[in-house]
Amino acid sequence: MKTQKISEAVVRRLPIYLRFLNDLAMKNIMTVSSQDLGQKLDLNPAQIRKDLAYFGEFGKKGIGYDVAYLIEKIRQILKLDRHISVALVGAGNLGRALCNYNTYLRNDMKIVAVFDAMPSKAGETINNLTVQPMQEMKATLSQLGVRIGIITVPAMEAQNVANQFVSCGIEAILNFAPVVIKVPPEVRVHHADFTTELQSLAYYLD
Amino acid sequence: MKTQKISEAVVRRLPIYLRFLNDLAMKNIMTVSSQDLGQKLDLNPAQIRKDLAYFGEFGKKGIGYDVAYLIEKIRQILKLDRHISVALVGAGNLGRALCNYNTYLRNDMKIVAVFDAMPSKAGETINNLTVQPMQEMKATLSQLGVRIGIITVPAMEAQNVANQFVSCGIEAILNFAPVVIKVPPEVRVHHADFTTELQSLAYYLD
DNA sequence: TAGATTGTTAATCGATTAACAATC
DNA sequence: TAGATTGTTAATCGATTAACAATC
Repeated sequence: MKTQKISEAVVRRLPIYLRFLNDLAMKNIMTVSSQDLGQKLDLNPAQIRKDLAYFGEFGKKGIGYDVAYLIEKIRQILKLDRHISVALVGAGNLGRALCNYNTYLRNDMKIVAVFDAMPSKAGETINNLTVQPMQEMKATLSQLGVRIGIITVPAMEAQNVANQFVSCGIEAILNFAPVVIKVPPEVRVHHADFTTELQSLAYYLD
Repeated sequence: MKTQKISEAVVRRLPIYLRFLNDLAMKNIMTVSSQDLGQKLDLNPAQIRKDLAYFGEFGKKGIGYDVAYLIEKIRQILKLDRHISVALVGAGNLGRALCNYNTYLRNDMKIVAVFDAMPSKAGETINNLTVQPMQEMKATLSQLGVRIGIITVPAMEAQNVANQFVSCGIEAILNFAPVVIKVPPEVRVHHADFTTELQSLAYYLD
């Protein structure tokens, strides 16, 4: 693995490759070409080859990529070869919905703790997880070794939750609240906001 | 408004500008500079000016942008100055959660119909909406003038739902299912997938 | 007038695509 | 060997940023 700066666009495509490769593996398909991948994922084959080549030579000329081997490699690249613990703050509808993806995330990632600022929510159960009050966050996160945080609270509270995550040593945040949150540069934030997504779609209506 | 092809990146930022401008308006702030906006939204001021300049001259040199006027203009650009009806298929946890954003979307967009393939779900109520069986989709969508569709079904059913949306004349789709769906070129698809989002975050852990 | 800030051009930077030698 | 497909370089395309004249 070279020490070159990999663009965000590349990193965002890797999980998409991985997901499709897993599908192929389930169908007992052993080998796949960049051509196949590109067609199924609506991407340029050259782009797929280039993306993968940033990290090593995973294919065989004239043959394509070995599905199982490529899965293994992408999981390594994305650090999904170890278990990663995730915490979620905001036990509302969206938070509950996301907790149900735990099964989908297989072994690699799992939401292992849920918090909510409303004392009345504490003690509720979501998918085998007990909602905890915010005061317990620091202790719980360090005990469980949580590295990624998810924010599903209302916009007004999001920055505050982000600050708490940061002070607990969280390394990356996925923010669903409809507001831009600020964190120190060493913490990675992705915004996943349903409302802006929907509004940008409207632009493309005739 | 010029007839130039506007990049996707620009269109995705417009709703973020709009959201922040609405915040300013609520605080009775009348004017804002690209400098201010850039600082609050973590964007380069030159980029913000350029984004807006694609659509017209909305600012005043030496002064900045009039908040109310800019809101009006961006709403026009995004076609949010008229009402847009949205339908959702998949009345699971995530679908239910998204329906609760209706209040957040103000007047401009609204989820007006919910469908589910499981007959047992039909008749359930979510946020004043009654879940309908798939057979009623065509009639309901044309009756309500629905133009955008949201998919919150399991991956396996997503393509099938997309096909039905397309045959009902839907113009844009927001897909939450963890699979790449294919549609004719005149239909716009955005993918909003929680699992790939989370997996790409893992890459940035040390 | 002096200071501030836009709109826009030019410069830079980065990402995608095409092309092809290498090779299975 | 002939056909297929990679890895990689070069060409293209596009997006971001800097700089500054225009002007409020």
